[in-house]
Amino acid sequence: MRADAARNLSSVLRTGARLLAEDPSTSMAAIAAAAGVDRTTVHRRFANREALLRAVFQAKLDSAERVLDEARLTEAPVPVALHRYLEGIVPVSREWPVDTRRMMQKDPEASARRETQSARLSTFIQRACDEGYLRADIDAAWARAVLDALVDSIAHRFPAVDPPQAADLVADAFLRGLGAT
Amino acid sequence: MRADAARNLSSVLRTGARLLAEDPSTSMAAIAAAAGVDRTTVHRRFANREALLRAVFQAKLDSAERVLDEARLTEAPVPVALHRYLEGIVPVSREWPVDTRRMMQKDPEASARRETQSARLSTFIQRACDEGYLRADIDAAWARAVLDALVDSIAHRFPAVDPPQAADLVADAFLRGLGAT
DNA sequence: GTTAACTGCAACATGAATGTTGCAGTAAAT
DNA sequence: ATTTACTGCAACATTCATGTTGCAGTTAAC
Repeated sequence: MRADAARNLSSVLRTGARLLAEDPSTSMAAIAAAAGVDRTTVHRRFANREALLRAVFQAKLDSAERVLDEARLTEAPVPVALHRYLEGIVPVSREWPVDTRRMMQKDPEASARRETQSARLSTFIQRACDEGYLRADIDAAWARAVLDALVDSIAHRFPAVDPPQAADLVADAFLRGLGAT
Repeated sequence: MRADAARNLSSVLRTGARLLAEDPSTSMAAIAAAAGVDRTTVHRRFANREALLRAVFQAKLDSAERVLDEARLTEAPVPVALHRYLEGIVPVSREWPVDTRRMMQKDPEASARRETQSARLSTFIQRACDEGYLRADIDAAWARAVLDALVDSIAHRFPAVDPPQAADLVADAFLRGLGAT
């Protein structure tokens, strides 16, 4: 039954993430129904609504952390690390479409982890600036925001674009823009 | 009293938009309190929660429509129209930060208006493609999504940047990208 | 000054979401 | 075969948001 339990739990998390992304006020009952389990079963696993949300956040943060690790943001050449990050983060963003910036406000632990991950990416952007991969007049915070926005856009508004192609599009738009020369 | 009524109503709409953007499940009571009016007063003006949301959407759509009109997207030169659109839409996005794409699902009338406005912008993007302002290999839908993402980003993550500067930053990132040549 | 329109306040009814518990059934582990 | 760990189901209590109504006070208009 351990296997079943783990499967159902992860099913609840994934289903919950999907529904909560569409409508953050989705009821536990709706999530349980969509995941194919009874409402009380969900309550037995997660003490309350917040605990379920925390679990979803944690799952997303775990996935994102793995992507950041594997992208080797501090060691690899900037273009390589950027592409690897993008290719990894797009599926994460799609699988856990919850808006972390908004929904994790009331979860200090998750917020802290998110901050840490955010800082890693900002450091990478700063390195890209320092090494001359970005125009000198570009504000690093703005660059960071643009990258996030492009990732969200390709991940959720173009679900059919596969991760490698998504990485190409985002990196291209980020570095070169869309304008004709 | 007409003046007071109009003032309070608009205050409720603006306050509601702000709170609902942060948390779409914000209660009517919270909105009323933040707007400085009694809960029952809100209920007297808006038959139910949906009616309040509809009013917020309508206010946003009205503002956005004015911006689209004044940008002269079909007549003015592409760079001019783009800049004028950006400078106008940023304050609108800030004043009515509700996510229209998500929250207007259950309001067919608002959805229709939104579609119409969206189509106007897409047509403009297509014109930019046709007139050679965008690279030939760029998908118009992707260009459109990028523009939206940049606008949202500058509007909400950089509230201190004033509209003209915001328009510069977005247009620059959109057309030229952030990368060094 | 009287009327009309509005407001806040209190009280109420209703429904929905949350969270709990007891019970019976089932499938794996021992 | 028995124990263990689950599950679904039904029933329940509680809390909260929603929406309504009556009443008294205030302000603008006539």
